[in-house]
Amino acid sequence: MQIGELSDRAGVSHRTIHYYERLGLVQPAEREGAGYRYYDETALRRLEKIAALKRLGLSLDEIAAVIDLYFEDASGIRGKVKVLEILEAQLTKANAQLHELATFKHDLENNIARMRTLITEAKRK
Amino acid sequence: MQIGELSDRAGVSHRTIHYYERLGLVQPAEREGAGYRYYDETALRRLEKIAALKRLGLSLDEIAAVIDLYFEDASGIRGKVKVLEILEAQLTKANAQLHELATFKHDLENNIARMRTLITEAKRK
DNA sequence: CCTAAATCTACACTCAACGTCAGGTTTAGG
DNA sequence: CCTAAACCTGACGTTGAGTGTAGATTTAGG
Repeated sequence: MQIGELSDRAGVSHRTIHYYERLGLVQPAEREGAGYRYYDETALRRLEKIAALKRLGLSLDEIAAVIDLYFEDASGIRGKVKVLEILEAQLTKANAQLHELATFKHDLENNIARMRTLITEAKRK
Repeated sequence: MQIGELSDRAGVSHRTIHYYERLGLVQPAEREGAGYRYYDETALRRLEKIAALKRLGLSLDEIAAVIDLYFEDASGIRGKVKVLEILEAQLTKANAQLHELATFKHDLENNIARMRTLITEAKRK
C-alpha cells in the first residue's frame, strides 16, 4: 500500500505521515526504486495507536518512547529499565487522569441537568 | 492579591495570566489607579480549574466556553442551549476518553509486568 | 525621600504539530 | 506513447499556547 491509501485509511494527511516518519513513529516497509513509500498493515495499526495515544494527551515525543512496545518483539526492546520507568510514570499519570476525568464527567452531568432545568423553565415562562 | 502572588500560588507565570485574561479566562477583581491587577480567591480557583480542564485535554477555547459554569450564578448563563450542546459533546468525549484510558492503563500494566520479567531474566543470566 | 522590586503594555520569539506551495519525478491506464 | 494522478523533497506559513524582552510606571520599605 502506498502513502495515499495509508493516509486515507488512517485518516491523516500524507504530510503528517512524512512528519511522523521524521520523528521515527512510522517507517515504510519498503522504499525501492523511485523512492515511493510502501507500507504494510502494521503501519496502519501504528497510526491508529498513535492517534489513540494522542487522544490520551501524549505528545509525539512521548509516543515515540513507547510505541515500539506495541509492535516490536518483546525480547528486542532495548533499554528495558528506562522503558519501565517511562511506563510507570505514565501509569501514575493515567490513574490521576482517570480520577480527574471521572470527576469532570460527574460535574458535566450535573451541569447538563441544571441547564435542562433552566431551559425548561425559560420555555414555560 | 496581586498578580505575583496569584501566579505563585497557581503555579503559572504572570505572563500566562495576562494571556488567559486576553482570552477571557480570568479577570482581575479590580484595576484601580495605576492599573495594577488585584485578584480575589476565586481567581485562584479559576486558574486551578483551568489547569484541571487542560489536563483533560481541553483547549483554552473550549475551556473558555464552559469555565463560567463553575463560577457564574446559574441563572446568569447566556446562550443556555449552546452551552448545553457543548457540555453534551464533552460528555460524549469524556466517555470515549474514559474507555480509552482504561484500555491504555490495562496495556500499561501488562507491559510493565512484561518488562519486569524480562529484566529479572536478564539479571539472572 | 529614594531606590529596588513589582507591575504595566506591546511587540517579538519559541515550540509542537502540522498545512501549503512549488517544482520535479514516477507510474498506471487509455 | 502520453498524460493525469500520485508521489517526492524542501522551504515556508499557520495555529495554539505560551515565553522573553524593553522601556516606562508604581509602590513599599529603609
